[in-house]
Amino acid sequence: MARLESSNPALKLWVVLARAHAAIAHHAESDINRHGLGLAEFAAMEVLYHKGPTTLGEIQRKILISSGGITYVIDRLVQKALVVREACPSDRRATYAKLTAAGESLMDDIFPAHEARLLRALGGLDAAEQAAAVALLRQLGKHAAAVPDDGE
Amino acid sequence: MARLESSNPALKLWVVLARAHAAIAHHAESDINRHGLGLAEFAAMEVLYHKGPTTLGEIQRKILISSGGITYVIDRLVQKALVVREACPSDRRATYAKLTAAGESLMDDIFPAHEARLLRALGGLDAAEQAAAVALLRQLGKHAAAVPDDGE
DNA sequence: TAAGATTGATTATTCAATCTTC
DNA sequence: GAAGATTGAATAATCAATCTTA
Repeated sequence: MARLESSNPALKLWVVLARAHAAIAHHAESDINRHGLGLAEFAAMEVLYHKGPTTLGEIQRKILISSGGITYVIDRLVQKALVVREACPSDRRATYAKLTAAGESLMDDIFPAHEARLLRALGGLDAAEQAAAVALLRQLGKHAAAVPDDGE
Repeated sequence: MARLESSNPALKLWVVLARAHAAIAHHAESDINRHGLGLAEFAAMEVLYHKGPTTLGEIQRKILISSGGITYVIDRLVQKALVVREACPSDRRATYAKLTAAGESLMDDIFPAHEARLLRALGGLDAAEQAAAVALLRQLGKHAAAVPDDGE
């Protein structure tokens, strides 16, 4: 969703951040959709692909989705036989999700091209500029996350 | 939605961009929700607030929503008596949306605080850093938007 | 009582198809 | 035929309430 029409010059940063995010997210999403997956489904699978079996709650926090949402996403992945649920022996409230062989192999298939596509989308900056942008965005994000929430 | 677990160092930029965006969007959204509006509704009103009467199609393109979505958003704003539709005399296919007096006055009420909250969220960078970030993000976004779409 | 997960209801959003006007 | 807007169906996501176990 977008954005402030920059009356205030400092808000320009928010506008341009939102636009850059949207443009890159568009590439991520359009690539993922080609494989019949939604962004949230892919994000969940990616966690499992890189971290191995993970509790639903942990995936939820990582991909910034609601509590009901993670159940729904995992349900769909289970239906597609890409993921299975597994009981957690040490805490019977918790449930692990883990990739099936099919899920693993799907990620093997699509992840490299996905990564390449993102790198192409990010290619507007050279390595030095990327490093500078990372430093600035990290600082920006860290501060924003720390600012108290006023409304809640 | 989030994100790549950075196997590739260059993808770090995407991760950190997504996180910063999410953190700031959270502030925008939580502020707006307090006033009973969704992000899309606010975005549409903001266009009208700053540009005056605007066709639905133009709002749609500006706030990056689907064609059906803009009809839905404007419908809700009309129900809340914040916006009215108005026929376009020169092109009878088109419809303008414009703020009602109530809509205008609501924006007068909430916009300054909204702006202030965003500025606080963006306060992790000083003016010079913000300017540098704007330049980098503009370049990044412009390139990403120009990269062809592969999938479509 | 709190944490993890699920459910049911509701809302937001897209998509494809359609209608009207250009 | 194409552009602007709307509709209806389908999907994605949230939220509040609930159940179970810690």
